[in-house]
Amino acid sequence: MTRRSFHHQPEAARQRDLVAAMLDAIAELGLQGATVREVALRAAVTPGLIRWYFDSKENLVHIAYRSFLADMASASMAGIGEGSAAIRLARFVRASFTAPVAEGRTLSIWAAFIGAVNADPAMAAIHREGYRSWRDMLEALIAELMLERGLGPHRIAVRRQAIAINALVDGLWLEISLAGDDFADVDIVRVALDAVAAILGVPAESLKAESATAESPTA
Amino acid sequence: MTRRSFHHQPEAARQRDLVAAMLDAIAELGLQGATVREVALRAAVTPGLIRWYFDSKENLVHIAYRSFLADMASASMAGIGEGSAAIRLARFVRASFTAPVAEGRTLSIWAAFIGAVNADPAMAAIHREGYRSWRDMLEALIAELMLERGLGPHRIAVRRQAIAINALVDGLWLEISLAGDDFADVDIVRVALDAVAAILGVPAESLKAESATAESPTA
DNA sequence: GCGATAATTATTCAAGCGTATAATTTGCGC
DNA sequence: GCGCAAATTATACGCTTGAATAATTATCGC
Repeated sequence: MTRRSFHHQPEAARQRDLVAAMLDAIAELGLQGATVREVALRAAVTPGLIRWYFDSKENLVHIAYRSFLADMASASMAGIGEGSAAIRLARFVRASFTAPVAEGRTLSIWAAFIGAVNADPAMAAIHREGYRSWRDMLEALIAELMLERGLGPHRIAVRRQAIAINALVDGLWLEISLAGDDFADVDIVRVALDAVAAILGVPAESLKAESATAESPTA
Repeated sequence: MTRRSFHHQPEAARQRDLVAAMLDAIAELGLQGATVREVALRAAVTPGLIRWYFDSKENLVHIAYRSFLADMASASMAGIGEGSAAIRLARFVRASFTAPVAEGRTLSIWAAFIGAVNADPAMAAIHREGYRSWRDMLEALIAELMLERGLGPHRIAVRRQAIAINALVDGLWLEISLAGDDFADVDIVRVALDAVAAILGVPAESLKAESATAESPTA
């Protein structure tokens, strides 16, 4: 009856590990399969420790969702760099449909959480909070783009366009994530860029030219 | 110890009732809350009966999802009626964002299922099957619209446009369903119609004019 | 109306879940 | 090095779940 040997970890690192293990479990097994025991197994830790750091499983799920949305947002905005609003918008759209954002694991987690938001008010609050930063940035970018092109940015119109583009991105994520190989032969980045340009009423070329990811200044 | 009284039901009716009870439970409690006992309670029936009609809970969930997607598709297409492709497309979009499609209950169920598709291959198959009819109809409508306007319909372009519009609709459903009252002051039908027109490269007016729901020929 | 069969209820089971708590080990201050 | 607090493991509990089975009732052909 010898116990498992272990070593202490700084609080921040352990919490990070447990959140990561939870997200891994969700990616592979869905929310239903992400049990306390499964997460503990993946973190090479005993179930009890999860309740030492997080008071309940529910709490861990909430923290994991907040962390996930923040990571996703920063990944989308990381490579935007400098340049005209058109160029930055194009880079943003492109980043939204290439790794690490638009890859299997990420979208699986995203879709799994989506299904739980409606039934849990706390999740709904986290969701709204996480999406606000996203949409705010989109609105700012659109307004700037309108100014660049000499079109006075009508506030309400900008809001509508941001909503449509936001929806387009979410919907494409859904389709990529759920539709299997149905889109194997489709250039999703192009579909997205064309649709965004159309929604904004600017020529498609203005988003296509030089939309490659900028040198990221962060490590 | 007197037993509950009961009376026999034709197989089809009972199955319909149980599926409806399952969908109700999912709408209010999410997939996690839709237990066999909860569904039985809502159908005013004992849990055992669920396994008499459906071999397992999983099976009932699958059948409920298939039924739900079919209902949603037919509700979207019900009021399309006759007329030019532009008018029918406009009616279709409008129907997608008014009751019974775009109401709380429907979208809650839709979102709950979305979260379960990734973790269950059988659900994924049902999902793809259900979405195919949807996208096929959209592609046909777009192709017809292009002919109407004298633009030779490029097959690949039509496919891309259908994907984008499909994504837009899904994404708007998501936002309506999850974003609470953030869109209370936004005319979603207009956002959708404008974006669809833009994606197709047709004037917004061509979809706006006379897009009211046609007299539905069905009961 | 009677008997057979299908439909329904009642009861039970084993497994897995989140949680609680007690025992033990680690690491740090001194 | 030593003692004490913090971190971690081990064990157990109560509850809920989906499922299985046995008991009972309704219905329909005759």
